[in-house]
Amino acid sequence: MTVRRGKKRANLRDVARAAEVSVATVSRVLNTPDVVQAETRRRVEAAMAELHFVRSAAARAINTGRSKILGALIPTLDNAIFASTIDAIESRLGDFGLSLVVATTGEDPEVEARKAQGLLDIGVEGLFLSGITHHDTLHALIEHTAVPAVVISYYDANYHLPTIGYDNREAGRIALAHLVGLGHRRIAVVHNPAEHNDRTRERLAGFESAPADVVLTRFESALTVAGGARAAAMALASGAPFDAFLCASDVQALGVLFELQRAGIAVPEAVSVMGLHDLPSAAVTAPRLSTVHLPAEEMGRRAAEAMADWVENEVPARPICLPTALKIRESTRRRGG
Amino acid sequence: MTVRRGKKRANLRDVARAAEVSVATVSRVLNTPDVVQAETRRRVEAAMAELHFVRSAAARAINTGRSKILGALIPTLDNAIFASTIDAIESRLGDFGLSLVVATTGEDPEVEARKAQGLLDIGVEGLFLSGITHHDTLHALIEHTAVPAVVISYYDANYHLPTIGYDNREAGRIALAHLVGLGHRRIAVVHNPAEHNDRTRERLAGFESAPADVVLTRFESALTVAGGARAAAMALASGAPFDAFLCASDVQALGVLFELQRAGIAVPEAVSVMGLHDLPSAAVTAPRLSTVHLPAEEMGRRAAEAMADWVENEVPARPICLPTALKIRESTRRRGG
DNA sequence: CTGAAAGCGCTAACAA
DNA sequence: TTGTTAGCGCTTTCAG
Repeated sequence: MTVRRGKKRANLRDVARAAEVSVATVSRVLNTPDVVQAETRRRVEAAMAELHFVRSAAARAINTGRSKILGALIPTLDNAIFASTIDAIESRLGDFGLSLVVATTGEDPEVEARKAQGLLDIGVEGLFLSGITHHDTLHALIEHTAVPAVVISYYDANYHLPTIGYDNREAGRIALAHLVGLGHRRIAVVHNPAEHNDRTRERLAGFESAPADVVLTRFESALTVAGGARAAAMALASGAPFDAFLCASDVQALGVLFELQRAGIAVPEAVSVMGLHDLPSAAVTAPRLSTVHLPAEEMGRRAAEAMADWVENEVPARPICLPTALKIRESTRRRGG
Repeated sequence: MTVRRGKKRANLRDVARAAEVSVATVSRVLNTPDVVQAETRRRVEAAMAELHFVRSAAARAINTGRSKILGALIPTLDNAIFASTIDAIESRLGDFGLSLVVATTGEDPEVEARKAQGLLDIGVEGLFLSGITHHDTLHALIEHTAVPAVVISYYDANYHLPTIGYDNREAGRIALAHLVGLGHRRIAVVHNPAEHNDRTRERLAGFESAPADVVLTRFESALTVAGGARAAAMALASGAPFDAFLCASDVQALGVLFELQRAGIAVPEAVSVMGLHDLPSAAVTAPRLSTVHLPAEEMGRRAAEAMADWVENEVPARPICLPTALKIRESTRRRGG
């Protein structure tokens, strides 16, 4: 028995009856209005309005095979890092009449696989994934269902799924090079756990491009402002003298900035701090944060466009590598300068 | 003609054929497994696995009248304020087998109404709204479709929709009282545009509870860290001497903190800074931010539970007022103390 | 415990 | 331009 709450909804047949036309005609004014005579259409529209007709998405989906819903699997929403990308995806998708349901994975591949199944269960037509590290089950699922899937926040033209993102390793290299170019040799690297996070892994790999006389010391902690602060505290407590802090993400860099200020260490006079991402707030910290810009918004937009083209016109997405850019602001300075 | 990409998906009938049972039996192992004989069930499950069967959400929805999808309309995702609430909603909803699609409105009632229509079009069973200020069209839509809707981030037991949130005015009062209790009399109020934002309006109303000898000067700017910084710069540029900055939101308070540091004004020695929200990062700023805690996560959880109960058991949500709490940290201090 | 069959609301041939 | 009708994939009586 169909569950009904309140006054039952009007359906196509009800509208057809009220407008004294066939259901096909009603369907037409819904889908191809221009093919219906103006007067007829007017009557139908009046009937729809009066009955507060809302077409059943399910019924349409079952006929067209299209749900018009896409799914995104992201580590977390509770963090500025993905927010703007998701925001951009959602908003661009809207231009194509597509909706987005987002599922958070907490960076756990198993949870991710489970949530992916859940998304497919509710009928999403395509999936946005973060990075290229996934559970086998997810890969199998994508293969079997042949569901369009695009990877964001990462670029690897050879990956078996199209990646639309940026070169994290290169971004890491740029950040490191900036610091090295400034004469810094003893660098504290602040990063989040890389175990299930290939973006972080790549950035760290980029950091490793350092010349032999540069010594990098890693401090790992959570991908939060508090995590960054904790890592900085650890670095300070280690007693080792550092010229600079190189952060794998702006979020952590904010924490580093706060902790250094708390410790009375002047940035950039005593130590430089380098971020990576260029969050909106990076431009207004004190001092303003030098960082590497990651085109999060454009990435979201491009990913949405590619996905729309895929589900609407069956043209599979192709890899896109977006450029990153060094943003030199105030938190970095020549050593001893 | 049904659109099919790649190898066509197996359906119930295919599974039934493979397992040599009827479609009804397959449907049963899907929905009421315990009513099917163990051996039969095993055969069916094997067939489903082999065919990589994924049931059609649309077909189920059309029969049960349930899409298992809910919609959330929020101003923006690109801001820590809503992220943790949405995160909590999504995660709690998951426990009930419900999904969430989020739509951002940019704080524009018209956009909100349009997106609400879009959500209904894709078949959401319920709506989460932010605050009580909405376009008439939206109100009408909710009334006509009788779709379950709950308001979050706001509390008003008399509103025509159930509100699950906190008392913004009271939170504002608490923040103001803290500052006044510390002896501050010349207070710069930093806030975002309140035109379409009733939460902000209420908080400002709470600020107005100040005694007669307290003078409040308002500085309005965007609800971002940069906006907060800009507001602080304006306050400083005004030349007026302030004892304290009272911010309608932590996000802006962060900007204020940065701007004051940039201006070389010591917090809390020279001026106190008070936030409102208690974002995770508020506890690690330098100095740590005094603020009023808003139970964003619990609110999300409770709203999700209420909504689940509504759509699953038809019990309408009831208003819930969650307590706020003063968090005294380091950014506020007795005047001249 | 299992099967047959009638829909759910809509789309899309095909006819008229 | 409009109507008739056969499904889409699944759930759910109702029989057996």
